[in-house]
Amino acid sequence: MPVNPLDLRKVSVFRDASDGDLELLAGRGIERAVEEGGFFFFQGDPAEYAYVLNSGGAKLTQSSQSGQQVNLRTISEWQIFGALGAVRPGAAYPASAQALAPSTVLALDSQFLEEMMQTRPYLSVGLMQLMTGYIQEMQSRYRELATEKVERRIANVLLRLTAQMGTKTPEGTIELTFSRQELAEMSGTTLYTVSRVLSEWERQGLVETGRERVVIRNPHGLVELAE
Amino acid sequence: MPVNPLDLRKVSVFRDASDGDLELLAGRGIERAVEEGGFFFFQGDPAEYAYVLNSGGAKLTQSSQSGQQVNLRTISEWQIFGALGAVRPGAAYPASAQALAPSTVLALDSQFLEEMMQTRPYLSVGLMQLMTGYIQEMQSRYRELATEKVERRIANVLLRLTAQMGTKTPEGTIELTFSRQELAEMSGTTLYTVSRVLSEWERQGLVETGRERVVIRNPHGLVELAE
DNA sequence: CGAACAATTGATCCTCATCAAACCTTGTGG
DNA sequence: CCACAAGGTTTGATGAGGATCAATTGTTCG
Repeated sequence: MPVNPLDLRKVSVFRDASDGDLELLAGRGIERAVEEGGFFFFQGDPAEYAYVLNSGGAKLTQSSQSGQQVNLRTISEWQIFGALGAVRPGAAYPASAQALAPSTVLALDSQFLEEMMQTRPYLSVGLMQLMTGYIQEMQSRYRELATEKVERRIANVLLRLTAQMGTKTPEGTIELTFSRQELAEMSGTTLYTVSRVLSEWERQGLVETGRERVVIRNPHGLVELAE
Repeated sequence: MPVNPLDLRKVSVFRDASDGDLELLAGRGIERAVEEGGFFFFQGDPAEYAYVLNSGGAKLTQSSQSGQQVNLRTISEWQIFGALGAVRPGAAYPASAQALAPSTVLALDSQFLEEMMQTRPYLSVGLMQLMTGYIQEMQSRYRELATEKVERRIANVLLRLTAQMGTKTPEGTIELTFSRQELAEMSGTTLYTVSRVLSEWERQGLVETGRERVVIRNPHGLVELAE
């Protein structure tokens, strides 16, 4: 099923676009479906497309030669990713993008986006706002990693995820579906440590855990831990 | 002594500016001198100005409530910093900027810059290229911090500094002037560990150390350590 | 020369990574 | 519908890598 052009306005970068521009984008874009665990692109590939996540979920990861990987960002619906190529023509993706669930995306040609930016200030301004947000988030996470202990970092990760994509359950609690391994990659630690910390928190009634699942019972308690 | 407008073209963001634009910027800019150790701005201040470093050196640091601080970026001449405010009006600086040496800067009004961007695509494109660079660097450093051991991180810090600002000595070696404390803040460790590692490297003939000074004797050896 | 500050080095301790084994949960095929 | 396989999770035991603390030494500059 084709993307409704007007839905593209949900993408922050396209908020101020005209209807015509949205149709142009949707028309030039290529729709792609990726199964859970599949990759949109790999670290090092030439950055020929930027992607808009239409449905599903994804994560951006960077890995070292030794194969250790960290999670740089989690992408939810109507977020754009892989857009660096539109700014630096000929560049390579600095990270890999992997589907966390069956997903569909709209792939936008980087070169086309770049051309559009020349004549549409709203586009470059929007992209820049997005980028400053990422810079600030990365700077904070960097400081956090350098100065905070594991427990705090995990608390912060859960809070960030909650803010970004937490789905409220009927009882008003918040449910996240991530494995211990994924949480570890987001906090810069190991799955073992995440497991221990979550178990301890469960004992204290802060969270409720399950297989690939964490329910935040007491968000305020986590906030206190985080600071 | 006033800044020569044409010198502003050394700033990557202004590379494609017209002579007129440069004069406009230089005219609207406010010159400021800051002594060594002084601050251009503090984390949390409203981001009313972007700065161009005219002479001297500076560093951007972020600190946690507990007062621990990390070095986010080292700024050398003709680099721009504190420019986030031009993109997010009304925002606060996410980091503090401190002079590493007696410095002079040109302070550019954020609002004025923002207005210029509306009509000058070269400006937003240039800023975006700068930002993608920062994003990528922060992402790499983040991964490094999460996955690599201290020794490697210190090696990488020295190599980055070398690339950015190493001044070649007559004998072809490269000299950096940073205290152990500063190197620690750049590598996410403590001054004690930096001291130990440098001592060991000195024993191996890789570097030569002194008070607030590191001379790279064997850059290639460091590259090997770093990977 | 002395004060202030930077660096070194040793001793100790603590956090967390690592390894191993057992335990759950979920989905599948007989 | 049960049994089993596969993959996620828990928990314990162990150890390494650095942080921290303390004391000393070196360097710079007024």
